[in-house]
Amino acid sequence: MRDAAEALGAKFQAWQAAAFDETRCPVRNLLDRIGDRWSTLLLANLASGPQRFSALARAVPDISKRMLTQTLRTLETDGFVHRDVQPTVPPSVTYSLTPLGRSFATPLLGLVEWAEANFADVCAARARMAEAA
Amino acid sequence: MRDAAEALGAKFQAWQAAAFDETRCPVRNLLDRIGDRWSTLLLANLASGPQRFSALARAVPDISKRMLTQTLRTLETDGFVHRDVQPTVPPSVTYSLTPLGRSFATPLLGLVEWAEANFADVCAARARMAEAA
DNA sequence: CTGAATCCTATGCGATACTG
DNA sequence: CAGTATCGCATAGGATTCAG
Repeated sequence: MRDAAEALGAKFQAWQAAAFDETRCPVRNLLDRIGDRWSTLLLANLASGPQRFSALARAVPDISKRMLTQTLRTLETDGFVHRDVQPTVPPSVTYSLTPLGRSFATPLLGLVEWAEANFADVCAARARMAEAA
Repeated sequence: MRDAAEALGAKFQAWQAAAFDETRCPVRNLLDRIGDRWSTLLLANLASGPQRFSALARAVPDISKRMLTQTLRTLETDGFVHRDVQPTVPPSVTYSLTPLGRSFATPLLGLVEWAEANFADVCAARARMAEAA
């Protein structure tokens, strides 16, 4: 197969010739959603199984309740997670990945693995630039 | 091989037990950088070959000069792109992917392909939620 | 042509307090 | 427990102008 960079480049050249409208471009649309600080973290945590609201809050200690709710709502409307409310007292709400959400684990895992493998190189590059300045 | 969601979940469970410090977590660090509106777009455009500043500005019509410069600088300090300045008059600056930047094309392509393949499903989910409200 | 500098606005996000 | 409502700040990022 061709080099990934070539394939990626070709793809974008084809796009910008035709429809580069940000509302229609799937990639820009996706990145505008899951490109925030929390979406990917929550998806990664939900990948290990359904979790309750408070469990997610503990798993991602530095998220506020506000952002946890908001991010989960966005992920729900985009079809990544399913929200299951048990009408008990006190209420119990369980979040889980939908099939769509699970399928997203594949590209996300690719990103995570790249980050792990190349983080040292990125840090080295930063150190070089810092020293040059 | 195991399911990607399982692998992703296991990875994050192992992490949050140990070092979930955002300054050290490679994934959070990476996403804080290329999770913005422009980084991935520029990387994708550079994937098709070296480009000059003005060519990139044309390729991504809705980026301001300010953000184009700033984003390219960040990508440069992180070792994704190389900046080649020709000291002519007027100056000519060419940006190209480093080997690190090229290697990132692989996971990015995975993300792009997922977005293309599943965008319709995401839109359908949004439509369902909009109608339910 | 490739920026740097300045100004301004929009909004992401945290903190806190309240509710069923 | 699982939110909602309100406030306020810090930052992303556009528009414009200046410079080498």
